Amino acid sequence: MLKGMARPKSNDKRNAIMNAAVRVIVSHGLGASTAAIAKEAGISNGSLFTYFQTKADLFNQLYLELKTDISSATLKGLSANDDLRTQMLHAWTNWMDYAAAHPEKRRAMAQLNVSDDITPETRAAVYKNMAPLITLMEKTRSQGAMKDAPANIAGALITSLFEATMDTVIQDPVHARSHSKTGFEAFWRVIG
Amino acid sequence: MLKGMARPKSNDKRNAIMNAAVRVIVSHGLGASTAAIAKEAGISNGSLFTYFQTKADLFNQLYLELKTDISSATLKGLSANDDLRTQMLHAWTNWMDYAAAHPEKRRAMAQLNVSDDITPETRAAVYKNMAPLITLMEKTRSQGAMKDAPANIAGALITSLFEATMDTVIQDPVHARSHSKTGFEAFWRVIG
Amino acid sequence: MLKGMARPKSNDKRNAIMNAAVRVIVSHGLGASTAAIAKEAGISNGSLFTYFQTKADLFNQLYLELKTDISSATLKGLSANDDLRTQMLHAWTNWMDYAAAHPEKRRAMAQLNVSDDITPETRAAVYKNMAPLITLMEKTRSQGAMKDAPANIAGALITSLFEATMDTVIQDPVHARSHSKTGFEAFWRVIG
Amino acid sequence: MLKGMARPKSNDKRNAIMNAAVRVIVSHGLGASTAAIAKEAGISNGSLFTYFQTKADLFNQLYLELKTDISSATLKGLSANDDLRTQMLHAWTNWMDYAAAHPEKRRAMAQLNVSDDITPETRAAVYKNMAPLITLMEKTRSQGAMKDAPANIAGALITSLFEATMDTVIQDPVHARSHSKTGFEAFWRVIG
DNA sequence: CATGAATGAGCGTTCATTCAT
DNA sequence: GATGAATGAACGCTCATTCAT
Repeated sequence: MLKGMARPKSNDKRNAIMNAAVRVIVSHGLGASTAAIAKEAGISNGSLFTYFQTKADLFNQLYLELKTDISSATLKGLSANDDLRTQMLHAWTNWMDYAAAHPEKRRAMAQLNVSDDITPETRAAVYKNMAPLITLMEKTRSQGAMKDAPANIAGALITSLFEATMDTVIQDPVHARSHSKTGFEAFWRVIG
Repeated sequence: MLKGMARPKSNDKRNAIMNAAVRVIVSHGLGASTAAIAKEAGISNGSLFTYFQTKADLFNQLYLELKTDISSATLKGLSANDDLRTQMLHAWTNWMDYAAAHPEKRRAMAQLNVSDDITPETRAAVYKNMAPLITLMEKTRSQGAMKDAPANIAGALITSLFEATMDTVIQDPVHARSHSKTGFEAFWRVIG
Repeated sequence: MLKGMARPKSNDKRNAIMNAAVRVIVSHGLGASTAAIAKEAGISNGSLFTYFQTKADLFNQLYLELKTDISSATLKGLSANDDLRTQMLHAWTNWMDYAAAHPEKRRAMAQLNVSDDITPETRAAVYKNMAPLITLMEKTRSQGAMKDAPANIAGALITSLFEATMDTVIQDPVHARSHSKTGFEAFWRVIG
Repeated sequence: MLKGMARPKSNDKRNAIMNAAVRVIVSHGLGASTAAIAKEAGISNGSLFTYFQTKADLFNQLYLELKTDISSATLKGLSANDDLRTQMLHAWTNWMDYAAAHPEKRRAMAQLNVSDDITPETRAAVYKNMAPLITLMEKTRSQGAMKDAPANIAGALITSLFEATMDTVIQDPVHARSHSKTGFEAFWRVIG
C-alpha cells in the first residue's frame, strides 16, 4: 500500500460492525440504537462513526453488502451452457441454501427492504448487482408463459416467489429441501 | 341528547386519526410521531390518547381495520355457486380494485405487517376475518397443482403473488387491469 | 335558606371528594391525579372543579378539615376543672384514639404536612383551630421542666412526641394502648 | 492518561448534580424536574442520565449520601471512654452543628424521607450507616427511664426529638445553641 | 484512531384545567 | 349543575451525533 493513501481504517472493525448490526437488527429492529450495535461489535459508540458517517449510511452499506453477498452466492457455479431451466434451478437452489445458512442476514435484509433510510442510489446499486440474474430471468420469461407480460409485473411476481419460498425455508428449516422444490415448481409454472 | 351528557367521543375524530395515521405512516414510516399524526388529524397531541391508549394500540386498531376493510371488499359479490376459478378471479379483481383505489392504505398495511407492535391477538383477529378467503383458497389448492404441497409453503407463495401484483398495480396504476390479469394468470398456474 | 343565596352545591359530593382524596393520597401519594380522585368519589373529572377551584385548593381545604377534625376530637370532654396532667392525658388519649380509628386520615395528613401546596394561610388557620390545645400546653409548659425554654422549641418538641407516638400507634395498632401510655409518659417527662 | 481514554466521568459534575438536586428539591419539592436539576447543575438535561440512570436513582444516591454525611459528622470525635451522657451530648451537638451549617441538606433530606422513590435497599444502607449511633442510643435507653419500653416506640420518640430540635435550629438559627441545649435536655429526660 | 461523556432535539404519555354539550 | 372530551405544557428518558481527551 502506498504511503499517504487513505487507509481503509480497519476492515475487521468495519465487518464487526456490519455483523453486529445484522444481529441487533434481527433482535431489536431498525430502531436499534447505534450504541447497541457498537456494543455488540465490541467497540465504543463513538467509533462506529469513524466507519460510517451516519446510521442511515451504515444501513445503506449493510443492505448493499447483504444483497451483494446473496447475489454472488446465487450466481456461483452457474454455467451459461446449461439450458435455462437447469440454470434457473441452480440459481434457485444456491439462493435457498444461502438463506438457510444465514437466516439472520435474510431477516435483517427483510427489515432493511422496507426502511426509509435506504436511498434510491443504494437500490439502484443493488439492482445493478443482480443484473446477471435479471438477464437470465428475462431470457427465461421471454420464452415462456409470461412472454407477453410487461417486465415489471413479471419481475415482481418472480421475486415474490423467491422471497416467499426463502421465508418459508427459514421458518421451517427442517423441510428446507422440500419447500425449495415446491417453490421452484411453482416458479417454473409461472415463468417457464 | 341526555342531560349531563358531555361532548361524546366523535367517530369522525377517530376516523380522522386513523386516516391521518395512514398518511403519516406512508410518508414517515412507523417511526412517525404521535404528535405528527395528531397534527395531521387536526387535533391536539393529547387528544389522540383519548381515542387510543397508546401508539401501539392505534397501530393495532388501524391494522385490523385496514385488513377488515380489504377483506370485506374482497369478498363482496362472491357467489358460492360459481366454479372455483370464477370465484377466485372475482375475489382477485375486487382486491386489486381496492388496492388501486386506496394505494396509501395498502402501503401503510405493508409497513404494519412487519411491525413489532402488532400483537398476536390482532394477527389472529385478522386471520379470522379472512377465513372465507382462506377456505376458498384451500379448496382451490387441494384440487390443483399444489394439492400435495404443505399448507405453509402454498399459503406463502399465493399470498406473495397477491401482494406482488397489488404493489405493481399501485406503482403503475395506468396498467392496473392488465397487471391484475397477468398476476391472476400466474396465480392460477401456481395453484389452479 | 334564603332565595338567591349561593348554594353550597352538594355537601355530600364535597365530602365524597374529600374522603376520596384521603384514600387516593394514601395509596398514590400527592401526585395522585385529580381524575383518580374524582373517579374514587364517583363523579366526573370535570365536576371536581365545581367544588374546588384547583387541586391545590382541594388539598388546602382537605388539610384544614383533617386538622380541624382532629383538633375537635382531641378537645372533646376536656374539663377545665381538672388538673393539668389529667387534662393533658385526656387530650393525649383522645388524639391517639382518633388516630387509631382513622389511620388513613393521619397518613394523608402526614403527606399534606410536607406539601408545597399548603399555603401559609391554611397553616395559620390550622394553628388557630388548635389554639385551646396550645394554650393548655403553654400553661403546662410554663409550670414544668421547660418553663424557661422559648415557646417555639417547646412546641416543636411536644408536637414531635405526639406525632411519633401516633405513627407508632398506627403502625403497630395491636399495642396501641401501651404505646400511647409510653408516649405520654415521655411527653410528661419533657414538659411536665 | 491512557491512550484511547475519553473524557472520564467527572466527580465534580456528579457533585454538582447532587448539590443542584438539593437546592432544587428545597425550592420545588420532589416534583422538581430533572431538567431543572440539570440546568441548576450547569449541564444538559441528557447529561444527568450519564451520571444517574433514573431520577429515582439520583434521589436514592442523594439520600444515602446526605445520610452518610450526617452520620459521620455526628460520630466524629466520639470517645467510647466517656460516660453515656457525654457521648450522647457530643453526638447531639455534632448533629445540630451539621444541620445548622447545612440547612438545605436537612430540608432535602426531610423531603426524601417521605419519598416513595427511596427503596428498601437504600433505607437499609442508611440504617447500617447509623448503626453505631443506634447502638449508643439503645445502650442508653436500656439503662434509663425507657428501659421497659419496646424499641419501636422508643426509637420513634427519640428520633422525633432529634428532628424537631434540628428543624427549630434551622428555622431560628440565631438561637441554635440554646435550642440545641433545650432539645438535649428534653431528650435526656425522655431517655436518660 | 479509539473512547465515552456531552449535547439537545425529540419521543410517548400524563394531567390540571376548560368548555361544549 | 354534571359530564367527559379537548387542550397543550410538561415530564422522564433516549439517542444520533460531536468532540475533548
